[in-house]
Amino acid sequence: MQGRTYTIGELARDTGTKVETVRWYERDGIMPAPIRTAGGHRVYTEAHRNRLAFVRHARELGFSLQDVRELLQLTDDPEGSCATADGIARQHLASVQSRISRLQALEAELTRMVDACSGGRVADCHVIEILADHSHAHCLFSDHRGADLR
Amino acid sequence: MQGRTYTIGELARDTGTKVETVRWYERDGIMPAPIRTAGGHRVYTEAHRNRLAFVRHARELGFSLQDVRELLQLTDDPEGSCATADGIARQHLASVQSRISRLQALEAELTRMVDACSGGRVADCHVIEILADHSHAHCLFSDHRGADLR
DNA sequence: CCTTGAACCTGTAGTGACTACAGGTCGCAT
DNA sequence: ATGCGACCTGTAGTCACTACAGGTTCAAGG
Repeated sequence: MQGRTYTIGELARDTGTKVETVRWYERDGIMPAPIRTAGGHRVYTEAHRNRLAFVRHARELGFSLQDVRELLQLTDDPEGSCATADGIARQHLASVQSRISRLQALEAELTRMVDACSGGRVADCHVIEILADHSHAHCLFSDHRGADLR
Repeated sequence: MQGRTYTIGELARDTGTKVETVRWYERDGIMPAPIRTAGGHRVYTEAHRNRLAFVRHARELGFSLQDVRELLQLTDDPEGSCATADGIARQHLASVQSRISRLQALEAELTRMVDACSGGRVADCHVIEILADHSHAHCLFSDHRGADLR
């Protein structure tokens, strides 16, 4: 007995992905090619749906497709040595933690902005001021320079 | 009296930008074209430096160039309403907050994985489940591990 | 069984925001 | 006057999609 199948449109709708993106993931190799109907339409399984959900969620959290490929490799070889896996996991943990702290700094900054700017004129608007203030930027992002934004 | 001037390299170094990016901003139109030396080298002023600092800071905070263009237009019209700037900032705040909380869930899970993983098998790791399940709460232990994907 | 139209197919080109050359020119210290 | 680093233009590449054009398939209604 096989579980339910999905058309590409159903898969896309189910995972909040665009149809084009699903096809792109296949061309990219991060999603395996599904079987086809006689007419050439893609037929997906639960396994595809889960893998795609994984990819999308990881992407939403700011992992690059390369990161995702690494994470997927872990799961594709579940009996494999833990040493590599542990290294990759540790690396991702570090990057997640750094991302969290940078986002928290940004959150504080944005909160300050929207608090300061409540319906006045632009002349009084602190959002603009804060963005123009270079020294402030320096203090916010002094560590881990050149890190990506997301 | 004119303030000091900058070469493109000085400007870039001063604002933490790459030289190519400065030129790209000019081609893009977000930075105005500076005057040139007889030999064609760009000569920037304080005004350029300030504008570039503004752009870079906004970009570091995750604003798109389109956002930046809007914000810059606001500064050119300082008696206008603050609502637009506030709206842009507020929208960003919401998305940043949601990203933080999802990353914190992932952090907990990665920590758990790193702890549990030392000596174990990858098969015991739950990160993948968490990532796959996030937006589809009832997806239990389904197989996304590539066994049956083709 | 036949039609219709939504959903699918392939392939290519465009997007945002850079980044990286290649191949040449300028400018300043020695 | 010469060396060489910083500059110039222009093009192509990157990442992760997104949008279209122009054609084909499938399922549901008649």
